[in-house]
Amino acid sequence: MEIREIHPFDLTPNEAARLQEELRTRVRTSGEIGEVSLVAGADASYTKSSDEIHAVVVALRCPDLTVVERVSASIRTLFPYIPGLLTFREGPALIEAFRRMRSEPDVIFFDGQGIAHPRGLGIASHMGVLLDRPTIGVAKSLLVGTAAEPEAGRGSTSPILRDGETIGMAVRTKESIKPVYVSVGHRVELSRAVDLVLETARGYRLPEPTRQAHLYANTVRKEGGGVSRQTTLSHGR
DNA sequence: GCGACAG
DNA sequence: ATCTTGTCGC
Repeated sequence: MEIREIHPFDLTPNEAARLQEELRTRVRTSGEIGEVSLVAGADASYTKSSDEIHAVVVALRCPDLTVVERVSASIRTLFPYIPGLLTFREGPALIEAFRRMRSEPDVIFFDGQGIAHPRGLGIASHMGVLLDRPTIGVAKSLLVGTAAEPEAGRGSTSPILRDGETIGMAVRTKESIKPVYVSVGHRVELSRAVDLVLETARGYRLPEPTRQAHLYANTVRKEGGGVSRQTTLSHGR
């Protein structure tokens, strides 16, 4: 994918937070995405004993969700994990992975928050602005806001509230299993984001784009970051 | 000042 | 995120 825009990532935590305040004004929480024929999931994996981050992006065809492309990038990162500044740790590696991907997904799922973030710019929103693509944040826990427990059935939802505002939705993707927290990343509306998450969650708590990215990121890490690209046209292995 | 805190 | 074996529940 062509990266429409880039900015320095070697910033201090204070500078990073300032940049987020600046970029947040460019996030679009309404969408124009029509039919989705290609989705992608992005994630990163790393160990605490190394400063190497292995980022991956997996593209899946819709509606069958067959994996059609996998790319990875392993990069050294010194920025530590700081709640609210995740993008400054995983962003550089993710951007390189996207640069290596030939597919042009209609929407990209990220492991983390979209606008449900202290400064309204979680990793899904931040990357969405840089890539100028529709993105969705699918987090396994909340960073800000609160949400009532959704009903036990699959498909049940409950709004994530913050100061009376709905900033996302807790979504039960699997019966009686802890919900995932969905928030708009960029160029998509919340209702559509929730629909897409439910449409791509098949039998597991995490939707396939995110789940496949998780699996591949772990594979790349365990293999030391050797493979950089892998394209499969009709199989998903 | 204290506790919370995506991955 | 990662470190880790078995184990309780659908």
